[in-house]
Amino acid sequence: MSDPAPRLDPVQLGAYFALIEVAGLLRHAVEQQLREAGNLSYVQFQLLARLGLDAPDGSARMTDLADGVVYSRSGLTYQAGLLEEAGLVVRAPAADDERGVTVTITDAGRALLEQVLPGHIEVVNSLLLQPLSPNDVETLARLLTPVRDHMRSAPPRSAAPRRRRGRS
Amino acid sequence: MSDPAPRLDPVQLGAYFALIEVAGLLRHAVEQQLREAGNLSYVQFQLLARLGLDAPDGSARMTDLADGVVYSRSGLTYQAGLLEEAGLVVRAPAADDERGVTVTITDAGRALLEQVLPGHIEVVNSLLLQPLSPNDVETLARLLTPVRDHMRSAPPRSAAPRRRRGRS
DNA sequence: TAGCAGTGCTTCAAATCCGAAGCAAGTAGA
DNA sequence: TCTACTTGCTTCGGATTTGAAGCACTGCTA
Repeated sequence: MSDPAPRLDPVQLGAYFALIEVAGLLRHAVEQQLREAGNLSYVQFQLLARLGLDAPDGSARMTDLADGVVYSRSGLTYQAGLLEEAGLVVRAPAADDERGVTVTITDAGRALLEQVLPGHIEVVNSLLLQPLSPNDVETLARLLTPVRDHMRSAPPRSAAPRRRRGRS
Repeated sequence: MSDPAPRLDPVQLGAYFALIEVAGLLRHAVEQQLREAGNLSYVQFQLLARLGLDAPDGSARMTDLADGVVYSRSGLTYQAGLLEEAGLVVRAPAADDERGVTVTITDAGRALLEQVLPGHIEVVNSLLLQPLSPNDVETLARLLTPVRDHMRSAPPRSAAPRRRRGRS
């Protein structure tokens, strides 16, 4: 009974809702562009981008990929399967750990990534960046980066070992 | 076109990726809380919130809801069906337009919304707002709001209204 | 070495999601 | 009024997503 008034300022609410909606709309638009340009889903693009742009040798373990992209393990397996079927990546058992799987981008994967990237960037530019000044963009990055780090470190699951719910 | 090499600054990329990841993680966390607190999906919660908090008389047309929430029409039909089945909303033909459908939140829906809201706000607070100063939050809202408006007004996805019959 | 818990990924069944097609009601132009 | 087009929503089929359960390999401990 002593719950402090769980309220949010209009400003806080505005930031929260705007964030969710902007991300949703942006993701939607990008997803459509990717579908048309290279028949890729957003997740597939993220995986290719992570392998082709971030990873130095073009490969990474499944778990690292799943952590980078906000995604379930089983979903990652599914998408990696699709990508492999399309010849864009290759899966092989990890060298040092036999139960791990290393995903590696192929030349075809890199080619598709290059093919899709310009349109992708254009969408991001025209939708997200255009109404912002360069200074605004920098501010946005400076504000969101610590939030991301905070979220990454926050335990999403075992955060509430407080009450028990009898329903399942 | 005249875009030579559409590249993005590291800063721009950082803002873009941080935005997507923050929204994804936040949505994930919120979704989990809502599922536990009231067995609601995020979309269902958004619909209830829009009806119970924003709408003056607790009702809205399907299309307005779909526009507010970033969602497909058919998905909205599905979710509205689930909500109606659970007794949280009621659907009825619109008064002025016979083909429209008006969705109205029920008392049970309002009750569930109240029940779920505190935890929801707590999650948003602890994940999104905590690492930001009040001033930061205000800045964030000020930056994102025009972006949202810009995206709403220029969606290329609905640029092609509907295909003619017999043409392909 | 055996036993056992932990980790990494996949499989499985079920839920959810979307686009296209379809249906019904409104609207404009003859 | 009639006809064609538009709009609002639902239905349908198929693709995607998820948590739980399962399988295989590691690492720890005795």
